[in-house]
This record gives sequence, structure tokens and C-alpha cells, in this order.
Amino acid sequence: MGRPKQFDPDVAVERAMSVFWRKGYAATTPQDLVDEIGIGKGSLYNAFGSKHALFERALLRYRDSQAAWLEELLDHPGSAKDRLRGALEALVELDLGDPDRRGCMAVNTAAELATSDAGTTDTVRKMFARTESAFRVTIEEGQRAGEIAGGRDAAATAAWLLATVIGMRVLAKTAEDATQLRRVVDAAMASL
Amino acid sequence: MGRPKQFDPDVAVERAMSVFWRKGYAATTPQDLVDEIGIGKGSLYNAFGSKHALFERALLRYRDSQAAWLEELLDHPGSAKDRLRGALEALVELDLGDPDRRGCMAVNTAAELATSDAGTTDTVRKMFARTESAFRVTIEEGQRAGEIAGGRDAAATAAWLLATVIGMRVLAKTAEDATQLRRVVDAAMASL
DNA sequence: CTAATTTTGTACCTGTCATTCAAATATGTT
DNA sequence: AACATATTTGAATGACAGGTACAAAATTAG
Repeated sequence: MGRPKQFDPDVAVERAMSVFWRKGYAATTPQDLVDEIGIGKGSLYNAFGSKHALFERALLRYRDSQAAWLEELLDHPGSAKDRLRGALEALVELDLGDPDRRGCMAVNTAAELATSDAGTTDTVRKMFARTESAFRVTIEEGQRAGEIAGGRDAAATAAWLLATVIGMRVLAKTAEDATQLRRVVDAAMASL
Repeated sequence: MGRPKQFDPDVAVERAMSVFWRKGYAATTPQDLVDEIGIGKGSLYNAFGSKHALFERALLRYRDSQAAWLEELLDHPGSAKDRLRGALEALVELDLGDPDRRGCMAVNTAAELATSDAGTTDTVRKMFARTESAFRVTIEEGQRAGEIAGGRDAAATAAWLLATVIGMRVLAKTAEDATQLRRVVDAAMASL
């Protein structure tokens, strides 16, 4: 009943994600969003209610695609160490391959909104926890397989790996070439 | 000649830094700045020219105070490893002790502006390079003293330590308590 | 075919953004 | 004292932010 939407809300959220990811929350205007999505302002506000609500949906979409991507990488066949190295190297490729150097949307959001937006910060915190958890599982697999020293605290190592990855993704935004990031990967793997 | 300034520009820059640090660049308005600094808008624009110019001065002020703080920590007496651990622990204290959880202004700036502001990004890149360099010097001292394996690539280890610290400072903005950060420090030092 | 429902585009609104300006005020120079 | 210079304040500016209102258009249930 009623007139059907002439645009796909999922596509709209994806395009909104793209804009928010590139420009950040505060610097993105409703005009930017309608330009990118290709709908009118009326439709935008009818469908999503507010800039903030759309941002939250965009962030959740980022979470889903990002988490699936990383978790699939860590689920590849191979040794735990190889999978971890592969994931880090894939992240470097991903970040440096992006002409806009957007980095990680969750990291950018933490940096921009943690002081002012508790709800969004909670979402980001959970995203970090999820990644940390995936790292911990892989590290524990490596310990059972004897590739990683069993005496190490897997939880602490996972937290440290998460910090390393977050740092890498910030550095990817400022790095001029790949050498700095490759060094980070090498040193991180050397000390695992 | 002329009426003398009724405020200290250095104090004004410091207060501006405080606001930009807490709110980020885009979310800070000229009104926020004059409220915090305690001068009129005319004075603000007469003294600094634009919001962006004031931001750059605030960022440079951050760089100077931050770099001095960290470099002094790393210059303390003691073994290289102890100094590195001390620096990481001091950063955790600093970040968690801040009620606003502002994290690191350079990191926040990289996250917010790297896609859009080449000049500022260059400043941040140099700040990162300076910290990385201070880490490398300390690591090399540790290698000469035999505390850190000489076979390790000091430059790569320093890059990795920089990434770890950047990640920690992002996590400090979302972490609910100190455990996650303490784990990062422990794991980082364990693998040094 | 209509009634009911929903979307859409345009126009509009209020407030704020970043900046500028005029006038008043405070100093150094002659 | 008169003047030139520099700074202060706060109002004024044009542009745009974020969002709303509304009538016309599109669809489906009955």
C-alpha cells in the first residue's frame, strides 16, 4: 500500500557511508548526502529521519562489511601466523590502494566523536572488541599449534595487535609510501 | 604605536588548542573559540586571520608541548626498556586521566583532516616522524646496551612502536577502564 | 474507480557559520 | 594637543546548515 520508494535504501546507506567515511561526520552536509545518493532532501529525511540517524546506519553497514572481510581473511586455510600476516598485509594494500586515504571508518569515528557521542562511541567500542576477539581466537589457535609461545597472554597479545592495526590505519592516512607500513607489519610479525 | 593587545596571543593559542583538541576542527566554531579565549570575534580575526590559521598555530603548540614531554620522558635515566615502558605507562595515565578523553591531537587531526588538508597532514606526518625517531634512538641505545636483540631492525621496531602508541591513544578514547590499555603495554613490552 | 497511503520535489524556515566592518578606545609621535 | 597607528567590541553580513511543510504524483487495496 502506498507509493513504493524509488531508490534502494541499502544503496543509499552505502553511498552515505562512502561520504561520511571520506569527510567525517561534522564536515558532511545534507547537501553532500543528497548529491551523492541522488535523491531529494525530502526523500532523505523521510527515509532516515536525521543526519545522525543516517550516520549510525552507515556506520553499522561499515561494521558489517568490514568485519566480514577481516574475519574471512582470518578464516583462510593456513597457519595462524600466516593468516595474521596475511590480514595485516591485506590491510596495508587496502588502505594504500584507496586514492582518498580514508583509513578505517571506525577509527576515524572514534577520533572524531568519542568526546561527544556516547552512542556512536559504544558502537565503535564493540567493533574494536569484535576485531580483538577475532585476533585472540587466531592467536589461541596458533598457540595450540605450537607456532606461538603458549606462555604468552593471548588476550593481551590480541589487544596489542588491535592497537597495532589501529595505529597502522591512522598512519596509512599520512604515509607517503608503503615503507613505513611494511615495517610495522614486519616488526609486528617478528615479535609475535 | 597603536593600542596594545589586551590579551596574550600565546595564552589565546593555548586555549584554542584546548578547544580544537576536544571538539576537532570542523565541530569547533568561532563562537566556541571566543568563549574559551575570552576575547571578541574581531580581536580573534585581527590576531589570527582565520579559523584555519588559528588551528595550525594550535597544532604547532600541541606539537611542541607534546614532543617536549615525551622526549623528556625518554631521556630519563635508566635502561632503554624501562624508559620505553615508562613512556607507554605515562601515556596511559595521561590519556585515561583526561576527563574529556581527548586522546592525541595529532592522531585526531590525522583522522579528521588527512583526506582534505594537505598542509595540516604534512605537519602531522612530521610529528609522527619525530616520535618515531625518538623511539628509534632509544631502541638503538637498548641494542648497544644489550637489552634489546641487536639483530632487530631498529627502524622497523620504532615504526611498530609508533603504530602501537597511536593505536593505544585511539583506544584510550573508547576504553571503559584501564585493563585494555595495560594489556597493550604489557604485550608490547613483552615482545620488545 | 476510488480511497487510502506513501514518496517526491520544491520551497521554505530558523539558526548558525565564518568573516568583515564601523565605531570607539588606547598608545606612540610630532 | 593633534595625529597616525593599532586594537577592541559587538553588530552586521552573506552563505549555508539542518530540517520542515506541502501539494502533486504514484501506487495498491478494496
